[in-house]
Amino acid sequence: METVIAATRKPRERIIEAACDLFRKHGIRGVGVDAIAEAADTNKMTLYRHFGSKDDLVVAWLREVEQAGETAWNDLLAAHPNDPMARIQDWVGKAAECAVGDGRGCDMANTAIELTEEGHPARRLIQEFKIRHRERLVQLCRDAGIVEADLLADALYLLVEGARVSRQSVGVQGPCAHFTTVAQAVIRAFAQNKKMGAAAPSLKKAPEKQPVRA
Amino acid sequence: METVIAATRKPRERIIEAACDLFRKHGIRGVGVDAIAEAADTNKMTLYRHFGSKDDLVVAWLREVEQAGETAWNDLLAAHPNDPMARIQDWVGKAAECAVGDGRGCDMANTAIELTEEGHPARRLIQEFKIRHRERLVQLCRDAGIVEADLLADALYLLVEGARVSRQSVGVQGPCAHFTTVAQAVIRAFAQNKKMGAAAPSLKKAPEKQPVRA
DNA sequence: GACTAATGTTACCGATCTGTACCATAGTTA
DNA sequence: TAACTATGGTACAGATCGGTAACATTAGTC
Repeated sequence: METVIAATRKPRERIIEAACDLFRKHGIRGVGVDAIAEAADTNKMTLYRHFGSKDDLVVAWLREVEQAGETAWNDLLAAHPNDPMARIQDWVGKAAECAVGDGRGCDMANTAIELTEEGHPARRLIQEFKIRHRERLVQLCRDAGIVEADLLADALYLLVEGARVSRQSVGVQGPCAHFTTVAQAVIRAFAQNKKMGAAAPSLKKAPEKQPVRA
Repeated sequence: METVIAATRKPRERIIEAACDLFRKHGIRGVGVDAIAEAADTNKMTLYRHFGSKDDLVVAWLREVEQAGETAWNDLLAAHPNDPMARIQDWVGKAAECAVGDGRGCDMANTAIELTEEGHPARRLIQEFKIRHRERLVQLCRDAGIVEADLLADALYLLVEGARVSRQSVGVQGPCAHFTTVAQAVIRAFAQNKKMGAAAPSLKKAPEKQPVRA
């Protein structure tokens, strides 16, 4: 029970790692900087010398999360060169792992929910991250030749976002358990629409009510 | 600026209403009982005489949210007697309003994200509420003759949950803007599967990987 | 060894938080 | 009128929070 985090790394790393752990466990407002410093096997002063404030620490943490997401995306693309459909399938698998895994949901989404302050520096970062995620999903679907790529992308986006939230409130046995099956069914429906034209569940039918759309 | 809430109702009602307003604006941990009492045009003592603790107030608030959800469901059912498909369509519309509306998401889901403590009394209430919601969606789909009713129900559940979360992090122009279109496409795919059998985007194909399922 | 930068330690400030004690007041009922 | 109940008002306890000052200590570098 001596050192919570190996002291081989520099304090800054250890602090962010401890913050990541505690933020996920208790929420941002649920943990104090004292506890973070202690868990990082250091003290509050060095914490404040590296991060000017708790908000700055939150932003630094989310930047790490952001970068982890970037490399995950690049790995996904590199794993299936010239096979966009395999990329989508792989993405579904990875998303399912995220949704069912630890059960503490998406750090970005959770932070956006917890920190409601309009001008909080973390909110801009979160929004840009999520927009980038959405655009990448659209590109994935477009590469796969999906006709309404933006619609399928948003469908998958909403499904995984819902799965990760539902996991936290209902549990693993809840709707998130069907994420993979549902996602594949949706993909199949959209892909079929591509191949078969109007024969498939024509997605553009019934436009009596225009969606809010940008 | 005198009385924030009309003093015609009893203090207990005003307190819950003020708590509802402030919890949605700043989160539960982001607002103190002093602020709630003041917004309710009363004082902290009467607040603590009605609710033994802040946690009790949170639970009482969620109970009101729960009841509002119950009546909304009953209204939905009563609005379309013997027309299950119209009920689903109406549900999509109502869900879209919720998702795009105020933008502060689902009180239950948000609270589950913010209050991570395992044994918190609110968590049980939230879980039961969400499970009931899921079961009602399944019943809705089953009444409509959908073959894989539980799958469509979970699909719709995940979509609306994702839309309400995404609304908070990305904004109205984000993926939640396509919620209605996506939901209707998914419904059509599942309904087609009912009518046409194996001709439609067969949802049961490719069972190489068993879903987590209960 | 000497100098410098990074880190550790302790104590503290002011603000805020949940929750309570105590008493005054108003409304209602017998 | 008398007694009781609900509410308002004030002050406060005890704890925790974010953040800082001042000083001691270590590590690295020339």
